[in-house]
Amino acid sequence: MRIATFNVNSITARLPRLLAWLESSGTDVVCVQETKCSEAQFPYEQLRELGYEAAVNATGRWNGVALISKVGLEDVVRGLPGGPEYEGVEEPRAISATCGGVRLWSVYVPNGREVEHDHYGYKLDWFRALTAAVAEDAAGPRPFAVLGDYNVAPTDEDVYDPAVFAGLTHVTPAERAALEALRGAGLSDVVPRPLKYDRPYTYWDYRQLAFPKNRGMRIDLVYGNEPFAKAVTDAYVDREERKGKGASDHAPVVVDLALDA
DNA sequence: ATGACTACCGCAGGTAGA
Repeated sequence: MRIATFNVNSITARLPRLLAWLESSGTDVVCVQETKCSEAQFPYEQLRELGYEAAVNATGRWNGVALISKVGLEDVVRGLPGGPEYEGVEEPRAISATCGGVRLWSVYVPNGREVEHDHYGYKLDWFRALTAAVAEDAAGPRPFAVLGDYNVAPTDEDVYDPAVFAGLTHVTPAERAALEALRGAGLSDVVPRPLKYDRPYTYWDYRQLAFPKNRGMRIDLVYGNEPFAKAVTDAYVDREERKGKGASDHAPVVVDLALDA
């Protein structure tokens, strides 16, 4: 089974490329972030024509997550149970379901904006709620993974130049400690292969030729429990999908699993 | 190369991304 996580930066803007990529890559399940649409605007029909069903948690122009699967989509849970609100709103940043026997979450962790900003505290609170919400499945016997845009680079190796990020969100000790807590719950970082260069970046800013210069970050992560990690046969960043006209600023992370019958 | 982002909402430019 081939699964993936992909921050599409608007599923409406990305739809032609997303549909072509689903077909060419043979992806069975993709965890999508930043749909940037309402549920009514979600392209269910175009996906259905390719054999995919979708579960969506989206409310409008910001955020939004989905699970798109052609191997089943059962026991859907929208949102992060016990998660914090931001400015009185429960934002659409999580959805989970069982696809082909694997329990999967698609998450879009809050950005944090600046270390002094309320959004940063919200981000850390969101991580705490996520860790609590996944603890039981993380420790369980069923293959389980949380995939998505974590908005944290796990180590200094995961940014093109640590000096550029000094004092900024995405690299602070508290954010990295939040990832460590998630690992403490029984999940491990499934690190993908880069298909070019030496580091598996997943995001490159649109500006200043960041992609051709490979000024990237690894912030789209796959955190799986032990049964999941044992089933992984390959993982890679599909950087081809970051190229050319109409690309997202993120590339998909693809994971191949060999599951028992 | 004296410049070098994209998307949303909505009709200008503010907000957001990381």
